[in-house]
Amino acid sequence: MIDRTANLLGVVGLAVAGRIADTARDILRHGGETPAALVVIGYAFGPSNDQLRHILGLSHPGTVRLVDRLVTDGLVERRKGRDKRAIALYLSERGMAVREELLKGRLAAIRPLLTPLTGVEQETLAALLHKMLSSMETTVTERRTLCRLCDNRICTNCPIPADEQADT
Amino acid sequence: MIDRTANLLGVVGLAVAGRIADTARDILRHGGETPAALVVIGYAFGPSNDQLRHILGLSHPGTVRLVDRLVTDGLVERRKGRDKRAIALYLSERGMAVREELLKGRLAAIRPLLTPLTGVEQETLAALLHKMLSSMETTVTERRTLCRLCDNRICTNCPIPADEQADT
DNA sequence: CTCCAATATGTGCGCTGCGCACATATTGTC
DNA sequence: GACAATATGTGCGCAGCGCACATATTGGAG
Repeated sequence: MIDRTANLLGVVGLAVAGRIADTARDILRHGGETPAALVVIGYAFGPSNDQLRHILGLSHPGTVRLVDRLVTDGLVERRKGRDKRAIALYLSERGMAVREELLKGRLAAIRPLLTPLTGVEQETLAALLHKMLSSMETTVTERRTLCRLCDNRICTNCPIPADEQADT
Repeated sequence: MIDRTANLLGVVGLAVAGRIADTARDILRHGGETPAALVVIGYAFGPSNDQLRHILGLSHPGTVRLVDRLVTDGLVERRKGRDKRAIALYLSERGMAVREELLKGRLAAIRPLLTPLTGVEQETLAALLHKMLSSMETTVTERRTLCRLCDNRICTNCPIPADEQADT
């Protein structure tokens, strides 16, 4: 019966990801990994282009162009990194505001799916999802990838904490 | 606490959709809604271009080009529809074989996420997902959209049956 | 200290998937 | 029998992304 569950999870997963992507596109006017980039940069550890690239799972040039878009939109700034070659990415004021919208919009997009469940059922679901995520064997970067759209103020008791400063 | 659950669901949804998309791309060498199109056409009700377009949520020209790709690859045939203007889409032999791979690959991509759960937990999760889906108010077309990648042989007791012949 | 591989970013170019505006063919309807 | 509605196909361009290449900085081997 695992496959019946898998099929249902596939449907819900598709629905969730679709809703998130649609909402993000409405807010940001960009799709693909661009919304995720804004959230990741907003964690305020001043990631380099290369760190961002690994988290988003993009090619290096793709990441450069993605950052170009965000800079053009006035949401992100390229500052000096620890090297003269590296850069450090930070959000502008507007970038932070838009990031907030993205995080709020994401939760708002998912919430309607949960409202049919009772409080207890929601807790049960959370526990199951938590177990699934905590059982995944992941590197620090993979965890950041999974959490690339998360609101870490909401995610108490994160099952896959990527908070530790990455081993780069 | 609904938002904590929503956040976890967002992570799992993103992971599930990503794994499905990656697997489908490996098999089909096409991304976007192209894999879904192959599955939908394979339900063998001979959909028209226009029916397909609504299920996939694409523009009309986008759907034409999508079908072009599948025809070029020898996976889909354009046959005569009920009108002289309409066409009816059917899978070729190879198309059916590739569709099988897509369905199998999708389940294989999701399954690892569920293996950490016990049998009982999987049942519980299935019940919760089932309730979430069956509580969504949807039209027939929206249901087909949600199920556009489903393996309907696996999905016994489908929470959002779209089996009834659509009201077009 | 000099040379060179490794690191890190940026560019030229093209591809895929898609939408808009438009063209064309068939159908039903007044 | 003319005309709106239906259904498909085309020209064109855009967004997001990857490959190959160019450039700048750094660390290390000799």
